[in-house]
Amino acid sequence: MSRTADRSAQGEALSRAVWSVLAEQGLERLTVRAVAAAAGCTTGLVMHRFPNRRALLLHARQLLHRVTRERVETLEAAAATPRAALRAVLRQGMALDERTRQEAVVWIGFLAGAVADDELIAEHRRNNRAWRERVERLTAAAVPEWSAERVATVALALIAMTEGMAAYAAADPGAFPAADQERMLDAALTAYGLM
Amino acid sequence: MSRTADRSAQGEALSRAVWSVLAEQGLERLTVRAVAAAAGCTTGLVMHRFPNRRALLLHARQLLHRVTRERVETLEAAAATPRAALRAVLRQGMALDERTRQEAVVWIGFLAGAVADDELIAEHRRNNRAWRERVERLTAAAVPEWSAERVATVALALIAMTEGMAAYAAADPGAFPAADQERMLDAALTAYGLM
DNA sequence: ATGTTACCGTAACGCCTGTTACGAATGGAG
DNA sequence: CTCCATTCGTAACAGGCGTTACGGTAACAT
Repeated sequence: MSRTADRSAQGEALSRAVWSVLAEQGLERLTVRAVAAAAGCTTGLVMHRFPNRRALLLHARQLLHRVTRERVETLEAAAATPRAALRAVLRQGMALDERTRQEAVVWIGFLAGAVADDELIAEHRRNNRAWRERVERLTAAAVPEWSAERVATVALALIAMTEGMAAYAAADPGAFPAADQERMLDAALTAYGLM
Repeated sequence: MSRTADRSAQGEALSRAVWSVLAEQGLERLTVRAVAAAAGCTTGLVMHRFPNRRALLLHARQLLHRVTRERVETLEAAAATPRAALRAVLRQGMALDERTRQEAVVWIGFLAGAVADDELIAEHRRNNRAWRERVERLTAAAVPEWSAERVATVALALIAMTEGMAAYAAADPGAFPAADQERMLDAALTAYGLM
């Protein structure tokens, strides 16, 4: 038992290490040795958990997908109305605090690393399409009278806006405070008749 | 004269090489040797033009800034109304064709490379702030009756949306055809009362 | 024509990278 | 207690990287 507990604990420590290196030092310094140093272990352990370096990136992206999925599902369940759910889900996609800012950096880092890598870009597309469908579903629930095309167009505008906002704020948090981001989101939802 | 002509021609060839390597092969493969190979020269020439590798990234970003600035200034000058100018300028910020798609990839690549690099991130912020101010100015011209705060909020929503759209489309052009991007932009402009 | 200067290709250096192979240690099974 | 399997650290490898130094060459000035 202590064996498997240690193993899963090591797994989490390693995940955090991959995450933090990618978020704090960037894609180019995401090396096996840097991850090992951040996790407080050696390269041997890292290479035992991951077949190669690309798997580090892939793991970071899958972790991002899992974390955001769990968070938005919680937010969805706790929301009083479909419109509140939509707003809460979109809100967490921006870079409002250090945690979400790091998530945005990881998103960008993976995207940059996935250029010219079919397998990684496929993962990216899969996750983005799932995200898009989720927001379309929430939008449709918020305004059932809208046509499918209207839903798709507005949902696209919303995910593009929040993702772009996350990218901007990730690189320049001082210029894009959380209050401004929220004001922008509310202005958009109001303009589309979603508030 | 032939000397300086050759020199500037070499400069352009080198710029194109940096650009294409970053856009097609990604940040991690943006090496001095790859750029030299793409430019059809040797590493010696590259290192004579650029002090170090970071300068390659910086050059790509500055080139992106210059290209987009010239393009939007042309569009602005040719636009019949302030609203048309705003739309045209925002439109070119998305990834509508192969050219703009590559620009989006370069934008992402530089951003990912600028993490943990103060000098590069400073350049990124400078350019982004100039872009933001331009769109704010165009927005204010389109609706003079708006307050400065309203202008800032809507302009932020617009640049975030187009930048996010560019990032999405850069990674998955098939899922985000140009027509969908334009429809999204028009829907947003309509919703904000800008069309 | 000759000296000078700027330009750029060649080749090498040291470093860091991903990856592999092997040995030590650890924990469970008989 | 012994054996075995698994886990992980150590150390090394080959290769690619950024960067530097040097030599040759081509253009300009005198």
